[in-house]
Amino acid sequence: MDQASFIVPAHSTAQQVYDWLHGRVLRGDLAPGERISETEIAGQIGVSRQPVREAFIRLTANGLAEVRPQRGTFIGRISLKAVLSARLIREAVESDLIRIVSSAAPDAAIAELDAQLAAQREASARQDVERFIELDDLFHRSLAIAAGHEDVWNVLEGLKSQMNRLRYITARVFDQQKLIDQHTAIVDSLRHHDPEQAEQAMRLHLRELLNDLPEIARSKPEFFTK
Amino acid sequence: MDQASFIVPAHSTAQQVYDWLHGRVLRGDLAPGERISETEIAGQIGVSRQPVREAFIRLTANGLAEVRPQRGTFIGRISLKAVLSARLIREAVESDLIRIVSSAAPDAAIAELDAQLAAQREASARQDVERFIELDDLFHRSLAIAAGHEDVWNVLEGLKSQMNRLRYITARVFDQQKLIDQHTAIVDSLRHHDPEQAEQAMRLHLRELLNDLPEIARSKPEFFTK
DNA sequence: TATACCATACTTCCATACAAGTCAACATTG
DNA sequence: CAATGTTGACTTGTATGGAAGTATGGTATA
Repeated sequence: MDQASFIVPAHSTAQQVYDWLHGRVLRGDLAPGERISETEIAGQIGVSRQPVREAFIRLTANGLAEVRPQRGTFIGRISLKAVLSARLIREAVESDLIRIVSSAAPDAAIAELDAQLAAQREASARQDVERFIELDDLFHRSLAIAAGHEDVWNVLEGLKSQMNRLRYITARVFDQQKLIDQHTAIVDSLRHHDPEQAEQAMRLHLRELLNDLPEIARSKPEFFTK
Repeated sequence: MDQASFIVPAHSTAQQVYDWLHGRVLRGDLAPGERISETEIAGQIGVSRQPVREAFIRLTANGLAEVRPQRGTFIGRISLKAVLSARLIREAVESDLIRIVSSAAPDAAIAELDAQLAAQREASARQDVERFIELDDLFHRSLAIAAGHEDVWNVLEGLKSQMNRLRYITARVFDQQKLIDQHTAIVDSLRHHDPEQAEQAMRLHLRELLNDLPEIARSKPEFFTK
Protein backbone atom coordinates (compact mmCIF):
# COMPACT_ATOMS: atom_id res chain seq x y z
CA MET A 1 0.00 0.00 0.00
CA ASP A 2 1.35 3.37 -1.02
CA GLN A 3 0.13 5.18 2.06
CA ALA A 4 -1.64 4.29 5.24
CA SER A 5 -4.79 5.69 3.71
CA PHE A 6 -6.92 4.35 6.52
CA ILE A 7 -5.61 7.20 8.62
CA VAL A 8 -8.43 9.61 8.06
CA PRO A 9 -8.91 12.86 9.93
CA ALA A 10 -11.63 13.00 12.53
CA HIS A 11 -14.71 14.79 11.33
CA SER A 12 -14.26 18.50 11.64
CA THR A 13 -16.99 20.78 12.82
CA ALA A 14 -17.57 22.01 9.30
CA GLN A 15 -17.88 18.43 8.07
CA GLN A 16 -20.43 17.58 10.71
CA VAL A 17 -22.46 20.67 9.93
CA TYR A 18 -22.35 19.76 6.27
CA ASP A 19 -23.47 16.19 6.91
CA TRP A 20 -26.33 17.41 9.03
CA LEU A 21 -27.55 19.97 6.52
CA HIS A 22 -27.01 17.61 3.59
CA GLY A 23 -29.23 15.00 5.16
CA ARG A 24 -31.92 17.51 6.02
CA VAL A 25 -31.96 18.82 2.46
CA LEU A 26 -32.12 15.37 0.89
CA ARG A 27 -34.94 14.25 3.12
CA GLY A 28 -36.84 17.41 2.30
CA ASP A 29 -36.71 18.50 5.90
CA LEU A 30 -35.40 21.75 4.53
CA ALA A 31 -37.73 22.65 1.68
CA PRO A 32 -36.53 23.89 -1.70
CA GLY A 33 -36.51 27.66 -1.74
CA GLU A 34 -36.42 27.88 2.04
CA ARG A 35 -34.17 30.51 3.47
CA ILE A 36 -31.33 29.60 5.79
CA SER A 37 -28.87 31.85 7.57
CA GLU A 38 -25.32 31.39 8.71
CA THR A 39 -25.89 33.06 12.05
CA GLU A 40 -29.15 31.26 12.68
CA ILE A 41 -27.78 27.78 12.02
CA ALA A 42 -24.63 28.61 13.96
CA GLY A 43 -26.73 29.67 16.92
CA GLN A 44 -28.87 26.52 16.74
CA ILE A 45 -25.95 24.16 17.01
CA GLY A 46 -23.63 26.28 19.10
CA VAL A 47 -20.72 26.95 16.75
CA SER A 48 -19.42 30.03 15.05
CA ARG A 49 -20.47 31.19 11.63
CA GLN A 50 -17.28 29.94 10.01
CA PRO A 51 -17.92 26.18 9.82
CA VAL A 52 -21.55 26.82 8.90
CA ARG A 53 -20.42 29.08 6.11
CA GLU A 54 -18.10 26.40 4.80
CA ALA A 55 -20.94 23.89 4.86
CA PHE A 56 -23.04 26.33 2.82
CA ILE A 57 -20.26 26.60 0.26
CA ARG A 58 -20.14 22.84 -0.13
CA LEU A 59 -23.91 22.60 -0.40
CA THR A 60 -23.77 25.21 -3.13
CA ALA A 61 -21.05 23.28 -4.96
CA ASN A 62 -23.37 20.27 -4.97
CA GLY A 63 -26.30 22.24 -6.29
CA LEU A 64 -28.25 21.93 -3.05
CA ALA A 65 -28.15 25.58 -2.03
CA GLU A 66 -27.73 29.00 -3.53
CA VAL A 67 -25.90 31.87 -1.89
CA ARG A 68 -26.97 35.33 -2.89
CA PRO A 69 -24.43 37.75 -1.46
CA GLN A 70 -25.77 40.20 1.06
CA ARG A 71 -29.26 38.80 0.44
CA GLY A 72 -29.32 35.38 1.96
CA THR A 73 -28.80 31.71 1.38
CA PHE A 74 -31.58 29.51 0.09
CA ILE A 75 -32.13 25.80 -0.27
CA GLY A 76 -31.83 25.12 -3.98
CA ARG A 77 -35.00 24.47 -5.88
CA ILE A 78 -35.04 21.31 -7.94
CA SER A 79 -34.20 22.04 -11.54
CA LEU A 80 -36.49 20.05 -13.82
CA LYS A 81 -33.92 20.30 -16.58
CA ALA A 82 -31.26 18.91 -14.28
CA VAL A 83 -33.53 16.07 -13.19
CA LEU A 84 -34.32 15.18 -16.79
CA SER A 85 -30.64 15.28 -17.65
CA ALA A 86 -29.77 13.10 -14.70
CA ARG A 87 -32.48 10.66 -15.72
CA LEU A 88 -31.18 10.46 -19.28
CA ILE A 89 -27.66 9.87 -18.02
CA ARG A 90 -28.84 7.14 -15.69
CA GLU A 91 -30.71 5.42 -18.49
CA ALA A 92 -27.70 5.51 -20.77
CA VAL A 93 -25.24 4.32 -18.15
CA GLU A 94 -27.36 1.66 -16.50
CA SER A 95 -28.37 0.30 -19.89
CA ASP A 96 -24.75 -0.33 -20.70
CA LEU A 97 -24.10 -1.78 -17.26
CA ILE A 98 -27.04 -4.15 -17.35
CA ARG A 99 -25.84 -5.56 -20.65
CA ILE A 100 -22.51 -6.30 -19.05
CA VAL A 101 -24.18 -7.98 -16.11
CA SER A 102 -26.58 -10.07 -18.15
CA SER A 103 -23.83 -11.54 -20.27
CA ALA A 104 -22.29 -13.14 -17.23
CA ALA A 105 -24.37 -12.97 -14.08
CA PRO A 106 -23.21 -15.51 -11.51
CA ASP A 107 -25.89 -17.36 -9.59
CA ALA A 108 -24.77 -15.82 -6.33
CA ALA A 109 -25.47 -12.33 -7.66
CA ILE A 110 -28.92 -13.39 -8.87
CA ALA A 111 -29.71 -14.87 -5.47
CA GLU A 112 -28.63 -11.65 -3.80
CA LEU A 113 -30.92 -9.64 -6.05
CA ASP A 114 -33.81 -11.97 -5.34
CA ALA A 115 -33.29 -11.43 -1.63
CA GLN A 116 -33.34 -7.70 -2.20
CA LEU A 117 -36.61 -7.97 -4.11
CA ALA A 118 -38.13 -9.75 -1.14
CA ALA A 119 -36.89 -7.03 1.17
CA GLN A 120 -38.40 -4.41 -1.15
CA ARG A 121 -41.79 -6.09 -1.02
CA GLU A 122 -41.56 -6.29 2.72
CA ALA A 123 -40.63 -2.61 3.12
CA SER A 124 -43.40 -1.63 0.73
CA ALA A 125 -45.94 -3.66 2.71
CA ARG A 126 -44.81 -1.90 5.89
CA GLN A 127 -45.18 1.50 4.15
CA ASP A 128 -41.59 2.20 5.18
CA VAL A 129 -40.78 4.78 2.52
CA GLU A 130 -37.32 5.64 3.78
CA ARG A 131 -36.30 2.00 3.84
CA PHE A 132 -37.76 1.44 0.39
CA ILE A 133 -35.74 4.29 -1.10
CA GLU A 134 -32.67 2.88 0.58
CA LEU A 135 -33.34 -0.55 -0.90
CA ASP A 136 -33.95 0.92 -4.33
CA ASP A 137 -30.56 2.61 -4.18
CA LEU A 138 -28.98 -0.62 -3.05
CA PHE A 139 -30.59 -2.53 -5.92
CA HIS A 140 -29.13 -0.29 -8.58
CA ARG A 141 -25.79 -0.13 -6.83
CA SER A 142 -25.67 -3.91 -6.68
CA LEU A 143 -26.19 -4.08 -10.42
CA ALA A 144 -23.26 -1.71 -10.90
CA ILE A 145 -21.13 -3.88 -8.63
CA ALA A 146 -22.16 -6.99 -10.54
CA ALA A 147 -20.99 -5.25 -13.69
CA GLY A 148 -17.65 -4.59 -12.05
CA HIS A 149 -18.13 -0.84 -12.04
CA GLU A 150 -19.10 0.25 -8.57
CA ASP A 151 -17.01 3.36 -9.08
CA VAL A 152 -19.36 4.48 -11.80
CA TRP A 153 -22.17 4.48 -9.31
CA ASN A 154 -20.12 6.54 -6.89
CA VAL A 155 -19.32 9.07 -9.57
CA LEU A 156 -23.01 9.50 -10.27
CA GLU A 157 -23.70 10.10 -6.58
CA GLY A 158 -23.97 13.84 -7.11
CA LEU A 159 -26.59 13.49 -9.81
CA LYS A 160 -28.61 11.15 -7.68
CA SER A 161 -28.88 13.60 -4.82
CA GLN A 162 -31.25 15.70 -6.88
CA MET A 163 -33.36 12.67 -7.76
CA ASN A 164 -33.34 11.41 -4.20
CA ARG A 165 -34.63 14.74 -3.01
CA LEU A 166 -37.41 14.36 -5.51
CA ARG A 167 -38.27 10.94 -4.20
CA TYR A 168 -38.47 12.02 -0.60
CA ILE A 169 -40.63 14.99 -1.44
CA THR A 170 -42.99 12.86 -3.46
CA ALA A 171 -42.75 9.79 -1.28
CA ARG A 172 -46.46 9.09 -1.30
CA VAL A 173 -46.89 9.64 -4.99
CA PHE A 174 -44.86 6.98 -6.68
CA ASP A 175 -46.21 3.51 -7.13
CA GLN A 176 -43.87 1.20 -5.25
CA GLN A 177 -45.54 -1.95 -6.51
CA LYS A 178 -44.92 -0.95 -10.10
CA LEU A 179 -41.27 -0.28 -9.36
CA ILE A 180 -40.91 -3.66 -7.68
CA ASP A 181 -42.50 -5.38 -10.68
CA GLN A 182 -40.03 -3.63 -12.95
CA HIS A 183 -37.13 -4.63 -10.73
CA THR A 184 -38.39 -8.19 -10.89
CA ALA A 185 -38.54 -8.09 -14.67
CA ILE A 186 -34.93 -6.89 -14.75
CA VAL A 187 -33.75 -9.71 -12.51
CA ASP A 188 -35.68 -12.25 -14.55
CA SER A 189 -33.96 -11.02 -17.68
CA LEU A 190 -30.62 -11.52 -15.98
CA ARG A 191 -31.66 -14.99 -14.92
CA HIS A 192 -32.21 -15.90 -18.56
CA HIS A 193 -29.00 -14.17 -19.67
CA ASP A 194 -30.91 -12.07 -22.14
CA PRO A 195 -29.00 -8.78 -22.61
CA GLU A 196 -31.51 -7.28 -25.03
CA GLN A 197 -34.48 -7.90 -22.79
CA ALA A 198 -32.54 -6.75 -19.75
CA GLU A 199 -31.66 -3.47 -21.40
CA GLN A 200 -35.24 -2.85 -22.49
CA ALA A 201 -36.52 -3.64 -19.01
CA MET A 202 -34.01 -1.23 -17.50
CA ARG A 203 -34.85 1.57 -19.92
CA LEU A 204 -38.54 1.10 -19.30
CA HIS A 205 -37.93 1.22 -15.58
CA LEU A 206 -35.87 4.38 -15.68
CA ARG A 207 -38.37 6.09 -17.96
CA GLU A 208 -41.03 5.69 -15.29
CA LEU A 209 -39.99 9.06 -13.90
CA LEU A 210 -41.08 10.71 -17.12
CA ASN A 211 -44.64 9.64 -16.42
CA ASP A 212 -44.63 10.86 -12.84
CA LEU A 213 -42.72 14.10 -13.24
CA PRO A 214 -45.51 16.26 -14.67
CA GLU A 215 -47.83 15.46 -11.81
CA ILE A 216 -45.08 15.96 -9.26
CA ALA A 217 -44.16 19.33 -10.69
CA ARG A 218 -47.80 20.34 -10.71
CA SER A 219 -48.42 19.33 -7.14
CA LYS A 220 -45.50 21.30 -5.68
CA PRO A 221 -44.63 24.02 -8.20
CA GLU A 222 -42.85 26.12 -5.60
CA PHE A 223 -40.20 23.42 -5.24
CA PHE A 224 -39.12 23.53 -8.85
CA THR A 225 -37.50 25.72 -11.42
CA LYS A 226 -37.57 25.21 -15.14
CA MET B 1 -39.87 35.73 -16.86
CA ASP B 2 -40.29 34.89 -13.24
CA GLN B 3 -37.36 36.94 -12.02
CA ALA B 4 -34.82 39.27 -13.51
CA SER B 5 -32.32 36.46 -13.32
CA PHE B 6 -29.77 38.37 -15.37
CA ILE B 7 -28.95 40.28 -12.22
CA VAL B 8 -26.00 38.28 -11.07
CA PRO B 9 -23.68 39.22 -8.23
CA ALA B 10 -20.28 40.59 -9.11
CA HIS B 11 -17.53 38.08 -8.68
CA SER B 12 -16.36 37.96 -5.11
CA THR B 13 -12.74 37.65 -4.16
CA ALA B 14 -13.24 34.01 -3.26
CA GLN B 15 -14.81 33.36 -6.65
CA GLN B 16 -11.93 34.99 -8.45
CA VAL B 17 -9.39 33.02 -6.45
CA TYR B 18 -11.29 29.85 -7.26
CA ASP B 19 -11.42 30.61 -10.97
CA TRP B 20 -7.72 31.32 -10.99
CA LEU B 21 -6.75 28.16 -9.15
CA HIS B 22 -9.25 26.05 -11.10
CA GLY B 23 -7.73 27.12 -14.38
CA ARG B 24 -4.21 26.50 -13.15
CA VAL B 25 -5.10 23.02 -11.97
CA LEU B 26 -6.89 22.07 -15.20
CA ARG B 27 -4.04 23.28 -17.36
CA GLY B 28 -1.59 21.32 -15.25
CA ASP B 29 0.14 24.49 -14.18
CA LEU B 30 -0.31 23.17 -10.67
CA ALA B 31 0.82 19.58 -10.80
CA PRO B 32 -1.08 16.71 -9.18
CA GLY B 33 0.29 16.10 -5.71
CA GLU B 34 1.80 19.56 -5.47
CA ARG B 35 1.43 21.28 -2.15
CA ILE B 36 -0.37 24.59 -1.85
CA SER B 37 -0.90 26.75 1.21
CA GLU B 38 -3.56 29.22 2.25
CA THR B 39 -1.07 31.77 3.49
CA GLU B 40 1.22 31.41 0.52
CA ILE B 41 -1.51 31.84 -2.10
CA ALA B 42 -3.04 34.66 -0.08
CA GLY B 43 0.30 36.42 0.03
CA GLN B 44 0.88 35.96 -3.68
CA ILE B 45 -2.32 37.66 -4.71
CA GLY B 46 -2.68 40.10 -1.85
CA VAL B 47 -5.83 38.93 -0.09
CA SER B 48 -6.49 37.40 3.28
CA ARG B 49 -6.52 33.69 3.92
CA GLN B 50 -10.28 33.50 4.12
CA PRO B 51 -11.23 33.70 0.42
CA VAL B 52 -8.32 31.43 -0.44
CA ARG B 53 -9.56 28.91 2.06
CA GLU B 54 -13.02 28.99 0.53
CA ALA B 55 -11.53 28.43 -2.90
CA PHE B 56 -9.69 25.40 -1.50
CA ILE B 57 -12.95 24.01 -0.18
CA ARG B 58 -14.59 24.32 -3.58
CA LEU B 59 -11.61 22.72 -5.30
CA THR B 60 -11.87 19.85 -2.85
CA ALA B 61 -15.59 19.47 -3.53
CA ASN B 62 -14.77 19.13 -7.22
CA GLY B 63 -12.11 16.54 -6.62
CA LEU B 64 -9.29 18.83 -7.66
CA ALA B 65 -7.63 19.20 -4.28
CA GLU B 66 -7.32 17.39 -0.99
CA VAL B 67 -7.14 19.07 2.38
CA ARG B 68 -5.35 17.20 5.11
CA PRO B 69 -6.04 19.03 8.34
CA GLN B 70 -3.00 20.46 10.05
CA ARG B 71 -0.83 18.92 7.36
CA GLY B 72 -1.42 20.85 4.21
CA THR B 73 -3.47 21.11 1.07
CA PHE B 74 -2.45 19.26 -2.06
CA ILE B 75 -3.49 19.32 -5.67
CA GLY B 76 -5.47 16.17 -6.17
CA ARG B 77 -3.85 13.36 -8.04
CA ILE B 78 -5.81 11.97 -10.96
CA SER B 79 -7.71 8.87 -9.99
CA LEU B 80 -7.44 6.26 -12.71
CA LYS B 81 -10.62 4.64 -11.48
CA ALA B 82 -12.44 7.95 -11.69
CA VAL B 83 -11.14 8.58 -15.18
CA LEU B 84 -12.24 5.14 -16.33
CA SER B 85 -15.64 5.66 -14.78
CA ALA B 86 -16.00 9.04 -16.44
CA ARG B 87 -15.02 7.51 -19.74
CA LEU B 88 -17.60 4.75 -19.43
CA ILE B 89 -20.27 7.28 -18.56
CA ARG B 90 -19.35 9.43 -21.53
CA GLU B 91 -19.50 6.46 -23.85
CA ALA B 92 -22.91 5.43 -22.58
CA VAL B 93 -24.38 8.93 -22.71
CA GLU B 94 -22.92 10.10 -25.97
CA SER B 95 -23.89 6.84 -27.64
CA ASP B 96 -27.50 7.51 -26.78
CA LEU B 97 -27.21 11.13 -27.84
CA ILE B 98 -25.62 10.36 -31.18
CA ARG B 99 -28.47 7.99 -32.01
CA ILE B 100 -30.92 10.78 -31.36
CA VAL B 101 -28.95 13.15 -33.54
CA SER B 102 -28.49 10.74 -36.42
CA SER B 103 -32.18 10.01 -36.69
CA ALA B 104 -32.85 13.64 -37.54
CA ALA B 105 -29.80 15.76 -38.18
CA PRO B 106 -30.70 18.95 -40.05
CA ASP B 107 -28.36 20.03 -42.82
CA ALA B 108 -27.45 23.19 -40.93
CA ALA B 109 -26.10 21.14 -38.03
CA ILE B 110 -24.07 18.96 -40.38
CA ALA B 111 -22.60 22.03 -42.03
CA GLU B 112 -21.67 23.45 -38.65
CA LEU B 113 -19.89 20.22 -37.71
CA ASP B 114 -18.03 20.19 -41.03
CA ALA B 115 -16.82 23.70 -40.29
CA GLN B 116 -15.62 22.56 -36.90
CA LEU B 117 -13.73 19.67 -38.44
CA ALA B 118 -11.91 22.14 -40.69
CA ALA B 119 -11.05 24.25 -37.68
CA GLN B 120 -9.74 21.17 -35.88
CA ARG B 121 -7.46 20.34 -38.79
CA GLU B 122 -6.22 23.89 -38.86
CA ALA B 123 -5.51 23.99 -35.11
CA SER B 124 -3.77 20.63 -35.32
CA ALA B 125 -1.58 21.86 -38.18
CA ARG B 126 -0.63 24.90 -36.11
CA GLN B 127 0.25 22.63 -33.14
CA ASP B 128 -2.13 24.75 -31.05
CA VAL B 129 -2.92 22.19 -28.39
CA GLU B 130 -5.03 24.46 -26.21
CA ARG B 131 -7.19 25.46 -29.16
CA PHE B 132 -7.53 21.85 -30.25
CA ILE B 133 -8.78 20.77 -26.85
CA GLU B 134 -11.22 23.64 -26.91
CA LEU B 135 -12.50 22.60 -30.32
CA ASP B 136 -12.81 18.99 -29.24
CA ASP B 137 -14.99 20.09 -26.33
CA LEU B 138 -17.04 22.22 -28.68
CA PHE B 139 -17.53 19.31 -31.07
CA HIS B 140 -18.99 17.03 -28.44
CA ARG B 141 -21.05 19.82 -26.97
CA SER B 142 -22.46 20.61 -30.39
CA LEU B 143 -23.60 17.03 -30.75
CA ALA B 144 -25.38 17.26 -27.43
CA ILE B 145 -27.05 20.47 -28.56
CA ALA B 146 -28.09 18.84 -31.83
CA ALA B 147 -29.70 16.09 -29.77
CA GLY B 148 -31.61 18.72 -27.84
CA HIS B 149 -29.81 17.94 -24.59
CA GLU B 150 -27.22 20.60 -23.98
CA ASP B 151 -28.06 20.39 -20.28
CA VAL B 152 -26.76 16.85 -20.19
CA TRP B 153 -23.40 18.12 -21.30
CA ASN B 154 -23.42 20.76 -18.59
CA VAL B 155 -24.24 18.17 -15.95
CA LEU B 156 -21.24 16.14 -17.02
CA GLU B 157 -18.97 19.18 -16.75
CA GLY B 158 -17.61 18.00 -13.42
CA LEU B 159 -16.58 14.62 -14.78
CA LYS B 160 -14.87 16.20 -17.71
CA SER B 161 -12.59 18.33 -15.56
CA GLN B 162 -10.63 15.23 -14.60
CA MET B 163 -10.35 14.14 -18.20
CA ASN B 164 -9.40 17.62 -19.34
CA ARG B 165 -6.62 17.69 -16.82
CA LEU B 166 -5.43 14.45 -18.29
CA ARG B 167 -5.45 15.90 -21.77
CA TYR B 168 -3.44 18.94 -20.83
CA ILE B 169 -0.87 16.91 -18.99
CA THR B 170 -0.48 14.55 -21.90
CA ALA B 171 -0.94 17.14 -24.60
CA ARG B 172 1.89 15.90 -26.77
CA VAL B 173 1.02 12.26 -26.41
CA PHE B 174 -2.34 11.89 -28.05
CA ASP B 175 -2.65 11.57 -31.77
CA GLN B 176 -4.71 14.51 -32.94
CA GLN B 177 -4.94 13.25 -36.50
CA LYS B 178 -6.54 10.03 -35.34
CA LEU B 179 -9.08 11.92 -33.27
CA ILE B 180 -9.94 14.14 -36.23
CA ASP B 181 -10.42 11.09 -38.43
CA GLN B 182 -12.76 9.61 -35.87
CA HIS B 183 -14.68 12.86 -35.62
CA THR B 184 -14.99 12.84 -39.39
CA ALA B 185 -16.32 9.29 -39.35
CA ILE B 186 -18.96 10.33 -36.83
CA VAL B 187 -20.09 13.27 -38.93
CA ASP B 188 -20.21 11.11 -42.04
CA SER B 189 -22.45 8.65 -40.25
CA LEU B 190 -24.76 11.51 -39.35
CA ARG B 191 -24.72 12.66 -42.94
CA HIS B 192 -26.03 9.28 -44.01
CA HIS B 193 -28.56 9.13 -41.16
CA ASP B 194 -27.16 5.83 -39.99
CA PRO B 195 -27.75 5.54 -36.23
CA GLU B 196 -26.06 2.19 -35.85
CA GLN B 197 -22.89 3.26 -37.61
CA ALA B 198 -22.90 6.56 -35.76
CA GLU B 199 -23.10 4.83 -32.42
CA GLN B 200 -20.29 2.46 -33.27
CA ALA B 201 -18.11 5.31 -34.49
CA MET B 202 -18.75 7.21 -31.27
CA ARG B 203 -17.99 4.24 -29.06
CA LEU B 204 -14.81 3.54 -30.95
CA HIS B 205 -13.81 7.16 -30.59
CA LEU B 206 -14.41 7.30 -26.86
CA ARG B 207 -12.59 4.02 -26.31
CA GLU B 208 -9.45 5.57 -27.72
CA LEU B 209 -8.54 6.68 -24.22
CA LEU B 210 -8.32 3.06 -23.14
CA ASN B 211 -5.43 2.58 -25.55
CA ASP B 212 -3.58 5.67 -24.41
CA LEU B 213 -4.15 5.48 -20.69
CA PRO B 214 -1.59 2.78 -19.81
CA GLU B 215 1.21 4.70 -21.46
CA ILE B 216 0.09 7.96 -19.92
CA ALA B 217 0.00 6.43 -16.46
CA ARG B 218 3.41 4.92 -16.99
CA SER B 219 5.00 8.15 -18.18
CA LYS B 220 3.84 10.21 -15.18
CA PRO B 221 3.11 7.79 -12.36
CA GLU B 222 3.44 10.50 -9.71
CA PHE B 223 0.37 12.23 -11.13
CA PHE B 224 -1.96 9.30 -10.59
CA THR B 225 -3.54 7.18 -7.93
CA LYS B 226 -5.16 3.85 -8.43
C1' DT C 1 26.76 6.04 16.72
C1' DA C 2 21.97 5.50 17.48
C1' DT C 3 17.88 6.77 19.81
C1' DA C 4 14.70 9.40 22.30
C1' DC C 5 13.26 13.89 23.35
C1' DC C 6 11.94 18.52 22.50
C1' DA C 7 11.64 23.11 20.76
C1' DT C 8 10.01 25.43 16.83
C1' DA C 9 8.02 26.58 12.68
C1' DC C 10 4.84 25.41 9.99
C1' DT C 11 -0.26 23.76 8.62
C1' DT C 12 -5.43 24.02 8.76
C1' DC C 13 -9.45 25.04 11.86
C1' DC C 14 -12.38 28.00 14.43
C1' DA C 15 -13.99 32.33 16.56
C1' DT C 16 -14.61 37.06 16.24
C1' DA C 17 -14.79 41.82 14.50
C1' DC C 18 -15.73 44.71 10.98
C1' DA C 19 -16.98 46.03 6.10
C1' DA C 20 -20.35 46.43 2.63
C1' DG C 21 -24.66 45.40 0.33
C1' DT C 22 -29.81 44.74 0.72
C1' DC C 23 -34.39 45.28 2.16
C1' DA C 24 -38.28 46.84 4.64
C1' DA C 25 -40.53 49.94 7.53
C1' DC C 26 -41.14 54.52 8.58
C1' DA C 27 -40.64 59.42 8.29
C1' DT C 28 -40.49 63.33 5.37
C1' DT C 29 -41.71 66.26 1.73
C1' DG C 30 -44.15 67.82 -2.23
C1' DC D 1 -52.29 61.11 -0.60
C1' DA D 2 -48.22 59.79 -3.19
C1' DA D 3 -43.48 59.79 -3.90
C1' DT D 4 -39.12 60.07 -1.99
C1' DG D 5 -35.54 59.81 1.40
C1' DT D 6 -33.62 57.71 5.49
C1' DT D 7 -32.69 54.91 9.12
C1' DG D 8 -31.69 50.51 11.03
C1' DA D 9 -31.69 45.67 11.21
C1' DC D 10 -30.61 42.21 8.75
C1' DT D 11 -27.55 39.42 5.16
C1' DT D 12 -22.98 37.56 3.35
C1' DG D 13 -17.90 38.83 2.47
C1' DT D 14 -13.29 39.60 4.27
C1' DA D 15 -9.54 40.15 7.63
C1' DT D 16 -7.18 38.64 11.59
C1' DG D 17 -5.84 36.37 15.89
C1' DG D 18 -5.28 32.40 18.31
C1' DA D 19 -6.03 27.14 19.09
C1' DA D 20 -4.60 22.66 18.04
C1' DG D 21 -2.30 19.27 15.37
C1' DT D 22 1.87 17.92 12.56
C1' DA D 23 6.52 17.59 10.71
C1' DT D 24 11.26 18.72 11.06
C1' DG D 25 15.64 19.40 12.72
C1' DG D 26 18.58 19.95 16.57
C1' DT D 27 20.09 18.24 21.11
C1' DA D 28 20.84 15.52 24.90
C1' DT D 29 21.42 10.86 26.41
C1' DA D 30 22.52 6.05 26.49
